[in-house]
Amino acid sequence: MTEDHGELPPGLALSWGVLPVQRRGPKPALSIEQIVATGIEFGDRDGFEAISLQRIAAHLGVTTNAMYRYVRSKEELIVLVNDKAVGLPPELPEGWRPAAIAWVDAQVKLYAERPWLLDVPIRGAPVTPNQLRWVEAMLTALSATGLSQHDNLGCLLLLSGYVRNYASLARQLGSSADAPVQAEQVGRFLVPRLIEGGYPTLTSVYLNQEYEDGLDDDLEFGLARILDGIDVLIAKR
Amino acid sequence: MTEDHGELPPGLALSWGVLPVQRRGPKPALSIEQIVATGIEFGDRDGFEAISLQRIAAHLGVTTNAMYRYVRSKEELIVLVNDKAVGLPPELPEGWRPAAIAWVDAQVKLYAERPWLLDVPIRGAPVTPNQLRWVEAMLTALSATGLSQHDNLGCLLLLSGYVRNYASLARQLGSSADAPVQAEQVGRFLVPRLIEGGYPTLTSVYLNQEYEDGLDDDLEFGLARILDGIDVLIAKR
DNA sequence: GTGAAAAAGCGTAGGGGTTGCACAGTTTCG
DNA sequence: CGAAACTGTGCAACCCCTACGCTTTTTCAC
Repeated sequence: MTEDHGELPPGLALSWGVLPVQRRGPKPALSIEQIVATGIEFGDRDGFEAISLQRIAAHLGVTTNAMYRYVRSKEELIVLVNDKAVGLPPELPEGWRPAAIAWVDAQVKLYAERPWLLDVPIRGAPVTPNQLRWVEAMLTALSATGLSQHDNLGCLLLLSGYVRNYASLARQLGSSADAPVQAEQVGRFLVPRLIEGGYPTLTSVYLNQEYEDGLDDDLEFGLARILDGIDVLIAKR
Repeated sequence: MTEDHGELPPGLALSWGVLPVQRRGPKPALSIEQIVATGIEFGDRDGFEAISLQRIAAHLGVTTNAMYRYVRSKEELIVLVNDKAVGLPPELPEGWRPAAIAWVDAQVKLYAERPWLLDVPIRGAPVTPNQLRWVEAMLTALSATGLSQHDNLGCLLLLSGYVRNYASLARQLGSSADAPVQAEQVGRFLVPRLIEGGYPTLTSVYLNQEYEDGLDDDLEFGLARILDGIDVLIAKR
């Protein structure tokens, strides 16, 4: 009955709570939950870079190497931390369009709270439990459109990519209070070169100072484009 | 006449060819061009991780520290390598829609040739010359839509985000010849847990094996959605 | 119970990587 | 012809991840 899952991607088994059975030897001083929780703590406080086996080990009063009794590699740790940190999706409202908006908003909020999630490298299609909860939620909402499953997957990809992109842009523009100062300095440097270098459209964008305003509008804008596009598809089929 | 650009983001000045003037002392043994070219070489051969000051220095027959005479930090190097590697955009056809498709295709091709570009962390809005060439090209194409500059920027963000996302998905699915084997193993592990864990929609997706087929179709699919969405907007205004 | 097996944790070690500082050599300006 | 400025180098510190071997602890089997 002991399943033999051979070579699974790092973190897959652990994220689903499948631990290697142990029979003899001292009880582990730590638990995976503890380790993962510490990782999240560090991420929240000091960013993605701060999530290191070394630091976690030190914080838990253990040597770095002891970590490798629990986790096969740093990558595995990251996968676990990531899945735990994304948490569960919210309840979505009725109707695919409101649902999509709510889903996107929730992710934007999540990324705003834990910007370091954007630094987690994407290794493959989502396979961990919480990530799949999000996928499941949106997919069931989309099933009301009457589109094929394949189309729904395409829409999902579209939406999740959009959120991620928006969030990562919002982060870098929003953070650092000196952003406006910096931006102005960059503009002073850039504009003459744009003019001389043959970037007419960009020059006018810069001169109209279109680069700065309303990021919230942008979220809504792009999302509206995507949803309208999906609507067109629905009408077509 | 010597401009004093104070604190500019790393790589900005250098990417535009503004070098700190030198008046005395030995001539540099290396040039920035050489260093950047070596970086690209390593990236192409062994991926993003392989781009390190240490390796480049060794390859050029210099100590690691000598690099810091040319580049203020690794981050600066990465910015330069990135801009050089993205190169120039292609000539775009007439009409905003064909232009957008060509632009997207070109980027997909670029990311297929240099997948490691997807690993370059995005630090901020594009400011380096080649990156801005791409922006400029798409922006001028979009100006034919009659939308506002602000709307055009939103569309651009939408498109570039979409490409990036698609490319990063395509990479991880396409690479590694054992991907199908791996995928099957993952499926065997995952499906029972999806059934038990309350993921009905995903379960059916997995059982229908929707997860595997045509990635090329997906590119076209999402792009069509976005362009349709933009079309709706144009009609509305 | 008691001994052996298994597993945990530690120490040591090594291999990468980025960066700072003091030093010696080279070029060019005054 | 100095002296200033800038070069590359060596040394060193500091992170990070990971492998190996050893000691200690626990538990199973007898």
